[in-house]
Formats: sequence, structure tokens, C-alpha cells
Amino acid sequence: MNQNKIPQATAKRLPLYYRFLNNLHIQGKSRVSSKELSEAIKVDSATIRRDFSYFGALGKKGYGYNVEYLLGFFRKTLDQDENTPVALIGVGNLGTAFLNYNFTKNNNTKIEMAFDADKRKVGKTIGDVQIYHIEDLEDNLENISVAILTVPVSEAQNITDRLINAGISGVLNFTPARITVPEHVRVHHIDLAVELQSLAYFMKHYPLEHEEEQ
Amino acid sequence: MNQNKIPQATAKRLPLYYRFLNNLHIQGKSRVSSKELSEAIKVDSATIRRDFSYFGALGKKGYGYNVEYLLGFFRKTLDQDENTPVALIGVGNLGTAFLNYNFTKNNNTKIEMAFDADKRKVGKTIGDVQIYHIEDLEDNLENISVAILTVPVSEAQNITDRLINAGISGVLNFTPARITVPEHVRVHHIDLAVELQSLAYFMKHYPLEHEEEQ
DNA sequence: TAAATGTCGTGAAATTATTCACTTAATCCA
DNA sequence: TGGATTAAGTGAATAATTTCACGACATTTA
Repeated sequence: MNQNKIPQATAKRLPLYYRFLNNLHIQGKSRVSSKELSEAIKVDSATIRRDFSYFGALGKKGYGYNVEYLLGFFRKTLDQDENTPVALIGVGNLGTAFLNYNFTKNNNTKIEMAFDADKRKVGKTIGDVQIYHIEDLEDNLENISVAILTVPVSEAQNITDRLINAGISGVLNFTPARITVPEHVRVHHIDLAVELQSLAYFMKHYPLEHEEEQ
Repeated sequence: MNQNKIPQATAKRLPLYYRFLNNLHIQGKSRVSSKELSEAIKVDSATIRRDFSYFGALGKKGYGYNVEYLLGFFRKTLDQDENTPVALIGVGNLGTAFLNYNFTKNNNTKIEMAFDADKRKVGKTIGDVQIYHIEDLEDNLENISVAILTVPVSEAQNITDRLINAGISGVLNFTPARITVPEHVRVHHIDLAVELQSLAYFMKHYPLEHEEEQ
């Protein structure tokens, strides 16, 4: 595989490309240029061409990219065929939002089960996903490698430790806690307060220049 | 001001530093080193020292940083005194999560009002925030510069246009739509599906190396 | 007081990412 | 068919970010 040659910045944009191509395909468009893509997803066209070029020559000069071909290519590259099973930990408002969000639609991730500490929620189903009690975490987490963590910050590290013990190797952490994990576990943090505050900071201090932001 | 000298990557970490220092202060710690900070927030210690150095010499050799002093400094720098008023657009599960999240706690942003298209929600209050009908957007959005966008993707561009017309200059966009805005408006995208998919991709293709992310 | 230790601040190097601008090839159109 | 146009792919330049590694100085300890 050529995975290690692909810059991280590029890898982060792949899902974005994939989804947009999928939309184009659904709309019946058969052809797209890096310029069009650029305008739609707000990434410089040279960056898009460079990103694609890491995978080889996917387009045609004077023509652009064939949507169906490119989509098929990304489908393979992003392992769209193979589903990644996900567990949701913490069924509060944010957790519920995830359960109702239909990820599987144009995405290879699927929330298979959810856990919560509130006994009143246990046994219920939201968006087809069964809710278990957090005490039963270890008994149910089989074949699941990714967890979405939407629990109170005070529980974050403790539950993370249990998740890792139970075999999880990727965590999407929505708590403000900067959790500690072993080397082989990957954590992505999404910190809503930080995002909001950082937006406010940028607005005040970088008033004129304009570039889109992750 | 020295804002323009500060790299964007540094600016993005500032809220993180601020919050962690605040926690230290609450815990009664009076002193901290870049190494300790590094272990807690998973950012390389040299990066932390470099980040701080953009603001001048804030520490003392052989000692570290004085928590209270540093906190006070960041409070000023991040304009913690001055609140940024925020409007929430779309009171679904995700929107509700925001309303219940107590941002103002150690944060200078405050959700002042919310809007939704569902008449049953209008007039209610969640977490002290009044919900208005989306039709009345323009009438109520006064003195608000930031919007959190948690509406269905189909409405995203249309509502964004209205928001900008009503004077908003920053948008925290949680919809998958890559919205188009004029030069003076800043948009930060947080795309939950992309985050999840990109985590899965990194897990599969960058198996051994380990660095914290985002 | 003197030696040992700790830790900042930072030049310089290394790494990573973006952007420019040009060559080349395919398409489009008259 | 042939000239004009379009747009990919990419070498090279530039920019941004991180990291190394060390000098200098404060603190701590004996």
C-alpha cells in the first residue's frame, strides 16, 4: 500500500472529497475539474490536484476528472466497502445527535451500540441503536475498534481506560479532557468550547485575511 | 497589537492553554513547567514554549511559569473579560447539546438566543436560552456576531445568507455543507462524519506512528 | 557560597504543507 | 482538420510549523 506516502493534511481531506464526489454522482454529473471542486469545497485547486496526484494520475488533461472513476477509486482507498463498527459512549444530547445522524448513508462507519450510565435509557433504542448500561461495557464491546466519547468530562479518563482494555484502538473524544492512551491508540479531539473560542479569537485578531478553516 | 505575528497554529491552541491554566489555578497550583503542561495537554513542550514566546518572555528559567500571571496574561489576550455573544441556529439534538453545555463557565462566549423552525419549540427556554422562530431571525439578531449552525444541510446556505445579511461575521458550521460567504465572514467547519471517517482512515493507514490530533 | 539542577527562550534545522507557474496532452469548436 | 482552449500533473519556490539542542540564568541544595 502507498499509505505512508500520503501527507496527513491530504488524508484529512479525503473524506471531504469522497462525500462531494458522491453528491456529484447522485446529481448525475459525470465530469468535474479541480477548479469546480475547489469552489465547492473551498480548498485551493492546486492543493486538490496535488492531493489526487499522490494516488497517481487520476484525471485527464483538458478534461478534468471522471466522477464515477474517481469515486470508485476513493471508495477503495477509503475502504468504503468495509464498514468500521463504532460504539457510542454517553447518550446525552450530543450522543443522541450522533445516533440520529445517519452516518452510514455515505460513509463506511456505523454506530453498532451505545452505552449510558442512566438506567432509564438502558434497553431503549435510538435510531436503531440499542443502549446498554455502562457497567456492561466489557461484555458487549466485541469486534468494535472505535468509540465516540460523549460522557461528562469527569468520567472521560476512567472510561477511556476501560475502552482500551476492552480492545478499542480509536477514540473520537468530545470531552474537554485530554485523555492519556497507550501508543497504539489513536485519539482525535473535538473540543466544542475550544472551537467556539478559537473562532472568536480569529475574528478579533485576523480581521481581514480570509481562508477557510477546518 | 501583536496579533498578526502569531501563527494560526498557535492561535488555535490558545483556548486549550487557557482552560488548562484555569484548572490549575482552581486546583491551587501556583507554578507549572512546559513539561508538565505538555504531558497534560499532549502538545510537545518545545511547541508550548515557542507558542508562549510569541507573546514575550512569560516564564522564568529554572522555575517555569507562574500560573496566576500566565492566566492573567491569557485572559487579556483572549479577551476573556469581554463576552462574545453567540446565536444558536437549529435546536435539534446537537443544538440542544450546546444549550446545555455551560460555555460561559471558563469561556468568554455565551449563547444569547436560539432559533428553530419548529413552532412547538418556539417560546421555550433551554439552559436559560430563549428559542425564537427562524422567521424572526432578522428581527432579533442584534449585537450578535457569531452563529453556531446546527440546521439540516439543505437549509445551511440559505440560512447562512440570512445570517450574514443580519450582520453575523463568524459561523461555526456543523452541517456538512461547505457554505459560501463573503470575504469578511469567517467560517470554521466541524464535520462530524468527516471526523469519524478520517479517524478510521488514520487508524487503518497510519498504524504505528502516534501523534495526537486536532 | 558554590555546585548541581531545572527550565526557559530561541537560533537553526527539519519537516510538512501550500502555492506558483509551466509543460503537456486532451478536448472543443469553427 | 487545425487552432484555441482547457485543465491535469508537477518541479520548484515559498510558507508554515515543529522539533532539536543549547546557552543562559534562576532556583535549589549541600
